[in-house]
Amino acid sequence: MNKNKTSKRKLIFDEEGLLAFAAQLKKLRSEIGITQAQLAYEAGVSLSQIARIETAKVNPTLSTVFAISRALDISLVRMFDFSLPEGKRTQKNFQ
Amino acid sequence: MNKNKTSKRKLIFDEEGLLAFAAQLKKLRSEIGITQAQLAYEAGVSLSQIARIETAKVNPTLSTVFAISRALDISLVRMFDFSLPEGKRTQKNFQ
DNA sequence: AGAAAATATAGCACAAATGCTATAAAAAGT
DNA sequence: ACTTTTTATAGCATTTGTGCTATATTTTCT
Repeated sequence: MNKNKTSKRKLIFDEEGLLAFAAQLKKLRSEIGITQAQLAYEAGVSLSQIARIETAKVNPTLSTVFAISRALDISLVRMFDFSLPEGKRTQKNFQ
Repeated sequence: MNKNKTSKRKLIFDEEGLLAFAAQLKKLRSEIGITQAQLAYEAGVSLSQIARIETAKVNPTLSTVFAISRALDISLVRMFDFSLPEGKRTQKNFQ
């Protein structure tokens, strides 16, 4: 039983970072010139999930990103070659 | 009601890739010379989760990786500067 | 060897990622 | 304008990531 009426457990959802990743993926896929459906098929990921990732609606797992990287035949270094926004400071990481 | 006795829905868990990432994280953290507990605190991630990631027991999300990257003050490019193992071919991505 | 610190493991609860299916909306061709 | 293709959204079921807490194991010091 949970003593607290409302649980304060809150998972990280780094919207800014995910938006940056979404933009990067969209850019790389467009450069290659394939559709979301093709990428989904090659990567073995559902089309809906590819769309969610490119609109930053979800927080994908590394395995999914790895699958996409392989499907696009693009190294992880290139996949992550964008600047991660600062991110809001929390009490924990302030100073 | 599920017609199938056993659901065949199976999420991706890229063990090889996750092992490679685990090794990279362990390496970078050791070089910097901080403990898992310190990293966990700085990143705002639980210690148990850091341990799970470094032993490739879980498939972390991008937000978690971003938090770690910021905490270590290491760019994503450096974080992902390792070679992603080939990965087994599935029927989908074979030829 | 013994103590202390660091890392790994385990179980539970809850939140969320993903697949699947269908549909809507937007973009691209004709 | 119309059709086709592509992208985005939505709901549901299932799986799993994560926090939390406790404990075990390993490593590091003295």
